[in-house]
Formats: sequence, C-alpha cells, structure tokens
Amino acid sequence: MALDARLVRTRAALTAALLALLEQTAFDQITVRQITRTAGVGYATFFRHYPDKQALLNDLAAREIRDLLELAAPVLFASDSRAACLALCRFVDSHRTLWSTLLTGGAATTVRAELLVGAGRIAAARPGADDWLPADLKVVWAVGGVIDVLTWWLRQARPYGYDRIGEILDRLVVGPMTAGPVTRRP
Amino acid sequence: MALDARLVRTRAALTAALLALLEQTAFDQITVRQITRTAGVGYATFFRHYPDKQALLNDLAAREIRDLLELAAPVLFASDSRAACLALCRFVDSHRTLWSTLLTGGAATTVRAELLVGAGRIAAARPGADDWLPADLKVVWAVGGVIDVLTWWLRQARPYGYDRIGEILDRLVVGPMTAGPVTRRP
Amino acid sequence: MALDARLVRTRAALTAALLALLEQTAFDQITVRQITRTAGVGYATFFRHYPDKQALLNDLAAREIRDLLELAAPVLFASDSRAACLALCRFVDSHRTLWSTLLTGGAATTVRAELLVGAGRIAAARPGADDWLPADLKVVWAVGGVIDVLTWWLRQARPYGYDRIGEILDRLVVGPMTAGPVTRRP
Amino acid sequence: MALDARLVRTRAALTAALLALLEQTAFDQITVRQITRTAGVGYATFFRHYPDKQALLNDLAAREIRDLLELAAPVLFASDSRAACLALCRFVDSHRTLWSTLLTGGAATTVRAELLVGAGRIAAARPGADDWLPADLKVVWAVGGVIDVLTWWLRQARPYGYDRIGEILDRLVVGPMTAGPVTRRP
DNA sequence: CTCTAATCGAGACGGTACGTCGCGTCTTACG
DNA sequence: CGTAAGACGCGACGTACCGTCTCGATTAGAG
Repeated sequence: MALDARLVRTRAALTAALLALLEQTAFDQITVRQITRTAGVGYATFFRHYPDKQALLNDLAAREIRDLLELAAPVLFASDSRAACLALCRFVDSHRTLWSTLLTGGAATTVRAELLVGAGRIAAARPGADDWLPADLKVVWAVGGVIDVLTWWLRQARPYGYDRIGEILDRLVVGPMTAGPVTRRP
Repeated sequence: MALDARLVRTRAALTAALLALLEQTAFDQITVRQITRTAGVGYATFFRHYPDKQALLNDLAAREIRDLLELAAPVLFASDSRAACLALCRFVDSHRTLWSTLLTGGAATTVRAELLVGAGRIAAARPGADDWLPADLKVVWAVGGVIDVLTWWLRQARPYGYDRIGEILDRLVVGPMTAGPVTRRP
Repeated sequence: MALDARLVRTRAALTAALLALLEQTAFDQITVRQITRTAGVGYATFFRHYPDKQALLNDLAAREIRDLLELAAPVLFASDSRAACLALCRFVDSHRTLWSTLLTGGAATTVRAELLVGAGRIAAARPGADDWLPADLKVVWAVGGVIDVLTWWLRQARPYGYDRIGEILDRLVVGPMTAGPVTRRP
Repeated sequence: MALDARLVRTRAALTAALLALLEQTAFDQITVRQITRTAGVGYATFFRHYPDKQALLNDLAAREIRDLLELAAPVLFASDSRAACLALCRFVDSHRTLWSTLLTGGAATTVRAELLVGAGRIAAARPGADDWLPADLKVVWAVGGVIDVLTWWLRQARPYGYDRIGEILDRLVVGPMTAGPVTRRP
C-alpha cells in the first residue's frame, strides 16, 4: 500500500519545480526539460509519473481546488454569505503563495476551468429556486467573480486584509445574486 | 498610400483562416501551417506579414476590441447604465459569430487581457470618486464580469435575446458597484 | 544587331557586381539579391537577363577564358614552349585582378571545368602523336597544372615576376610531357 | 570510453548514405533530408551528430585522407619515388569505389583542400633544400598533380593498371621537381 | 544483511513545428 | 502601356521540444 519512498520524493520534487517555474513563466512556455532540471530529476523520469506536462499541473491543482471548493460551495448557498466569504478568503490567505502562483501565474486558465467544473458539479447537486438568473450562469458568474477578485487581491503588493476582501466579495458577487432589482443610492 | 492589392488579399485570407480554425481548436494547438493551408497561402508568406502566430491574433482581436470598448466604456460611467449595457449586448449580438469565436474559442485569454488593458486605459482617464471599491479592482471586476456573462451567453445553443442579457449585465455587474451595501430581499 | 543600350548597361552592372562580390565570397554563398543590390538593379531584372546565377558566371568567365585559351593552346603544342608559357603569364599578369578573382575566388571550380572543356576541344582538333601519355590525360594534366601554378602565383602577397612563373610553368608542366623518361640530377 | 552502440550505428548509416548519394549527385545538391532518409534515420538526429552537411563530409573525408597521406608523403621526399607512387596508386586502387566517389563526385573541392592542408603540414615538417621551386608551390603542385591524374584515372571506364598510373605519376609529378632543367628528347 | 526488483540518470532517437533564407515566378503599381 | 519593384509559392535550413526507448547504476524493502 505504502508507496516507494523514491516515488514520493520524485513526485514532490516535480510538483515543487513546476510551482517554482510557474511563478516566473506561463505554463505553456515551461518545458518538461526545465521542470526535470529544476527538480534535479532525469528527463525520462517525468514520464514515468505523469503522461505529460498537463497531467502534473492537474494533479497539483486538483488537490488544492478540492479543498477550496469545500469552502467556496457555501458561498453560493449559505444563509450567512458574509461569513462564508470570509472563510474562503481566510483559506486563500493562509495558502497565499500557492494560490498566488495558481491564479496569477501561468496556470490561471487551467485553474479557472477546473474550478468551474467543480463548482458546477456542486451546484447541480443543489437545485436552486427558479430565478431571473439561469442556474449555470449563476455558477459561471460566481466562480468568475471570485477568481477575478482573488486574483486582483493576490497581485497587490501590500495586500488588503482577508476580512476586507471577504466583504468586497460578498457585496460584489453574492449581493447581486440574492438582492432584488438594482436600487441606486440616493 | 494604397497598399498592394495582394498584400490586402493575403492578410484577409490569413485572418479569415485563423478565425475559422479558432472555432474548432484552441489557439495554442493551431499551427502556422494549418493557418496558411486554410488560407491557401504559402507557409513562409505568413511571416512576411506577421512575426508569429500571436501577432496575427492580436491584429485580429485589437480591431474588434477597440470597437467594443467604445461601447463598453459607458458601462462603467454612464448615468443610464442599463441603456449602455443594452447597447453593448446589441453590438456583440450583431457580431455574434466573431465574438463567439473570440470569447469561447482559443483566443479567450488574449482577448480578456487585451480588454483589461483597454478598459484600464479608459478608466485611468476618468478618475472616479473615492470609493469602498479600489479603482483598478473596479475595472478588473467589470471587465471580468462582462466577459463571463457574454461568454456564457454566446455558448448557449438557443441564446437569450440581447435585451435580457443586457438587463442581467446591468444587475450583476453595474448594480453592486453603484448600489449601497447589500440589502437582502425580505 | 545592336543591342538596346539599357540592356548592355544592366548586364555590365551585373557582371561587375558579381566580380566585386567574388573577391570576398565564394560563388555559392553569393545570392542573387546581393548581386542585384550591388548592381543597383531590381531583383526580378536579373532573371530577364540570365536564367540563374550560374549563367551570369558562365557568361562572365566564358569570354575571358576564350581569350586565355587562344594564348594557352600553343603551350600544348608550340615548338617553343617557353615563349608560349611566357606569353600566357604575361596575359594573366595584365589582367591580374580579374584572373585573381576567377581563380582564387569562388568561381575556381567553374573556371577549371570551363578551361578543361575549351582545352579539350582545342586538343581534339590537333591529334598528337601516339604517346606514353594518353591524349586526354595530357589535357587534364596541362590545364590542371597551369591552373594550380597560376592560382598559387596570384595568391602570393608579393608576386613573382611573370617571367619567372613562365619558366616554372615550362619546366613543371610542359617539360615532363615532352621530355623522355625521368632522369635524375647527378 | 566506449561509445554508445546506437551512436556508432547512426554515424555509420549517415556516412554510408552520404557516400551512396555522392555517387549520383554533387555534394551541394544533396539535402540533409535525402541523407537521413537514405540512412533510415530521423531528420533532427543528423544534427545531433554533425553541425551541418559539410561536417559529415569532412569527417568522412578526413579519415581516408589521413590514411592516403601517410602513403602519399613519401612521394614528395622518398629516395625511390617510383616505388612510392606505385604504393600510392595501389592504395587508391584497393579503395577504388570510395576514392572514385571522393574525387570524381561532388566532394572533389573539399577533398582537394583537405589534402592540400594535410600535405602542407607534412611538408612544413621537412624543410627541403632551397630550390628553384618555392616549397609551398611544390606542395600545391604535387597535390594538384596527383589529384588530377588520379581523378582522370578513376573516371576511365576500363581503367589502366595501377602500375601504369604509378609510372605516369612518377614521370609527370615527381620528375620535374627533382630533374634538372628541361631537356628535350632528341 | 543480503538479494532482487523497482526506480532512477542519462541521453539517443523519430517526429513535428518553428522561424529564416534564397530561388525563380508572376502580379502590381507607377512613370 | 511597359517595366522596375517586390509579393509570392516552394522547399531546405538548423533549432527546440515532445514522448519513447534503451542502457547501466543505484537503492529500497522483503526475506
């Protein structure tokens, strides 16, 4: 059952190498050779663990995304959306470097797609009330909005506190979905 | 002043070919050879017009994006945001195939980035009131939201009317920026 | 009969340009574009005068070679071979730059072949006595030897006088063909 | 120390392929793709072994030329020049196909240059007596003469025996260098 | 503590696409 | 309305990377 120690070590090295490279370069521009050299691993060894580059990225992202979605799901349906948003931002804040890489680095497209799929699956399981907003647009909207705000946040040099972003998220993303028709400030 | 007729013809052929291919394949997967074959043009000829694949896409996207932004700009600042949203959607609707390709095809990332830059430039020229929402996040948010909704829209098999999407846009994107703090429906 | 004046001018320009370039570069490395630019002539114009690069070189070389052969022929058959050799060298000396280019530049192979053909034709017309040396080898030998010596001569920084080379030619090339079996110096 | 077996096999295949093609085509007209296809080797693989076409030819020629020069050197300096010439011709005769390709095929220019360099190096090591014939001209002359005669020989349909050519070589090339001033047959 | 099988490094290899260059043709705009 | 300029199709170049493969050389973990 327990995996060979070398196996674990090599995969960790590859994952770490990809993350390191993603901080500098777009995913598409990274070559397998760069990854293996950075990881201090033989070139062919890469393919003994992953069928290709994309598989490594997926493996890497999938784990984190699964965790994030467990926190993000309530954002869509929670009764207390503000608390949910705050929890979400606190999670991202505590994995700041990783998520910074995932969202602002070259993997953004993959992560966005992966998140959409995950969120869609969750939403499908909880059919919401019939609404002025189609259900799947709701998902696209929520995921897109969250990613946009988080990406912006993680790009800031002196970042805002997670509580402030949580509040912004709540107002920008959740608000208009639950709120009634637009009402202007006086 | 007038350009050589062959020059115009070739560039048009290349642009059309790329668009055609983008409907089927992700931009990164398209090869220059596919483009030139589709365009009925010699391989090397491509490089006499564009330094590389990306340049052709940029050239193609930049034109449409410029037009779109002239319509989209008011969305951020118009007093009558609903009318602005409707105009925006009507424009996209009347170039449906093209924008469908640009947003749902392989060029999405480029178009998003390009739109962000353009919108950022416009926004910078009009310093808004100091707000609970940072100015650049506002831009990211608005552009991201518009793209997300439009992308979803263009992906629908039997699309909604542009007027309905315009209203959704107004409520989802513009609403929370101009509205006061979240107010729940009773 | 009289050729168009422009025609003559263009051909002269092309010929001169090729010669100029041959001083620096091997013939194979010279491009038609270089030639036309150097000649101050449109690219396509080249092909209105010569079917390709080689044709220009042939045209250029053929004329000089014809002249040279009229002097060189006697070398093979003259009763006074020394005088013939001297005449040959005097001719080359008086066209030193041109022949320097032809023999030490990139056209050497062509010139050698062209000379062989010319000399062969002359030799065929004058069937020599049956000999220990096959007639066609005689031609190859004589032409090769003359070219080798001349090439070496033209490459010298401070060249020998043409009279000295004439004498060397006589001893090296003509001597063994006319002389009896090898006789060593005591 | 021992080279990878695949490496050896591939290089041998490439060398053989080039030789085969050289029998039909001038070196300049041969493409790397022809070579690799003939060798049954991937195109890019060629460049893992040789920086370009010329390098393969050099590699191929250099080996044979080294062997030849070890036999040819005595021609210049041997006391018994006739025996040396015979040995030289016997060597070429026993590698007839290869040398036929090298001298009468498209590689002639390269081989001639390569031979000149090699012979020059050997001659430089043995400063000869001060002579009426400059030392370096002597080398040019000897190498050129040997090549001319051998080339002619190898081109003959029904070739002369190597002994006859050896004698001719001796009389044509060696004779005039060692003999005194020209003496005519009575 | 050994033995054996899994894992590894190294890198050659067949492919495919790249972007460049030169040839020789053929169209075009201009004088 | 003819001609110089140059766009074009073609195809070879040399480079880069992919994913496969074959080598030995460790080296982990079961006996």
